Amino acid sequence: MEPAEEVQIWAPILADPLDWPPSSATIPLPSQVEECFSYVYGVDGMEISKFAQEAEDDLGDLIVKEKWWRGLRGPRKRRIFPWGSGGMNFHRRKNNEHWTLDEVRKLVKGVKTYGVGRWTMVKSRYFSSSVRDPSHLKDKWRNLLKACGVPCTSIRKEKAQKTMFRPLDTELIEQIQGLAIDSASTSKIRKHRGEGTTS
DNA sequence: GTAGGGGTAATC
DNA sequence: GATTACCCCTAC
Repeated sequence: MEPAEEVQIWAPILADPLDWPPSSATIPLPSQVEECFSYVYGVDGMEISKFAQEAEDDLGDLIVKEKWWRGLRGPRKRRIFPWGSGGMNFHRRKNNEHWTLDEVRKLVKGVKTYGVGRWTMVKSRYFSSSVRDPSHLKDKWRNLLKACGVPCTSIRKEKAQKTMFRPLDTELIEQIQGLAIDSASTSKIRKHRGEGTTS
């Protein structure tokens, strides 16, 4: 695990969404690094020490590259005009948040439990207090399939993929791919039986 | 009412 | 040009 990689992973999380691109790159405190590691990898402080290559390695001493934010996707900013734009077709967007790793995990768990297409059930079980509605779950699943299932064929595409906030871990990608294959076969069976999607 | 698919804006 | 999140339309 390259230290520079880690910087690229947690740096956007530490960034102030209202200060993007950041006016200055700051070296976070070890406690902040620890907090971000536990957030990204779901590990506690004890396990974090395993990431250090040598005993003297201090995660807080990671060197932040100048303008490290270049090439990374910043928080989404959408211009919302109170008077609207584009005439009658303008609509306010309720939510502009990027999906967190935790949300993706919950989505995968939901699909695992209820199957692809049962978005209302996934919503009520795992996203009851979230702003994500069933269509958001559907859209995110579509994006995940696209992101996980399409092999990288060009340098440009590979570059673009690297700009994603937090790369998914291999286990999660395998789960998504597995569930996609399962859903394809079960939908065939459902169609054969004459069943529709219910919620 | 719900899900699928297309379209679009924002971001790089 | 590609990706992502959101919205709209349509079919069931």
